[in-house]
Amino acid sequence: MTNYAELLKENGLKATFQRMNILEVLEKNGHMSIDAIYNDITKIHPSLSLATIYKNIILMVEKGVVVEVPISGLKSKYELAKEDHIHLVCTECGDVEDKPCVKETDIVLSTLIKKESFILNKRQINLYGVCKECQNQIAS
Amino acid sequence: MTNYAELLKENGLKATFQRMNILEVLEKNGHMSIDAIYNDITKIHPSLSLATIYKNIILMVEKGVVVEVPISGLKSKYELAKEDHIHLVCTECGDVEDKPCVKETDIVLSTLIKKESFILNKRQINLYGVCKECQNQIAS
DNA sequence: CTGACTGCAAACGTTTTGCACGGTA
DNA sequence: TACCGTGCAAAACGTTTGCAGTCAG
Repeated sequence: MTNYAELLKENGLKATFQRMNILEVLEKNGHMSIDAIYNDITKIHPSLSLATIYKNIILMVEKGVVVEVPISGLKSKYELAKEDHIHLVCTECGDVEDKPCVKETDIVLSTLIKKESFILNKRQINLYGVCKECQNQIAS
Repeated sequence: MTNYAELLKENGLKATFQRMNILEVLEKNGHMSIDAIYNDITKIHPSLSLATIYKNIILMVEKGVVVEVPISGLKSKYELAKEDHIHLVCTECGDVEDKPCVKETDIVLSTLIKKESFILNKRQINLYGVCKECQNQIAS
């Protein structure tokens, strides 16, 4: 998916330059905090305002184009909406890596919930630890 | 566990009145945001300051006595540290309910990670949906 | 052309800090 | 008693808002 204009229009949003920029850096970098998005975009387009990023992130989360990833001890990050997956969060560098969701886990969670009177809409699995790069850094 | 004084001392923290109050309301209510804790405690002890709650929550999270529960679209909540479990988050009322962790899920996640060079320290599973009470409210 | 979107700057709420005082061990 | 912890008020920070001008459709 690189057609951000269409993605936006499908969701009832005008395809502005600013929005496409946000989607672009999110796709490039995976998971970003608000100010990481801001810093990245303003390198190239210094006139973009932080307020615009806030307004659009809120809007695109509402429309389901973008998803919030809340993380213990850090500010929330945001990513493009895609199939369910697991987040590996490095507590050293703060980076987040995606892992495809495991089918067994999915099934177990769904059946667990079926016993409850709980309408399940969204899963969110975060695993916290130390990534390979940080392990090497620490070792050396 | 109702011996908060001992719990605090075991973790190198003085057993002050304020800290024991925080632990008490957390045990009573399960999951609370900072200002919910504040509102609850000041009903009975109006002199307790918000700054003290912030300072102590940060401290007790560092010491592992309390755990942060970050939630999409809401401020983080905090709970007493206990065995791993799953959070059912109601997107209508914001309430969080605990479910015991499922052994199969645990195993699947652990083996998934073993393939990676990732040192796993903490799991966090949030399931978002609508709780029974809110379903009834909506139906009526 | 029109309504939606942007940028700016001000307002707001939340979290953090510094310091003098008070309480735990 | 010594030191850590508290409360207060101010400061810092992140986020939201209002408005006048601009742009996508």
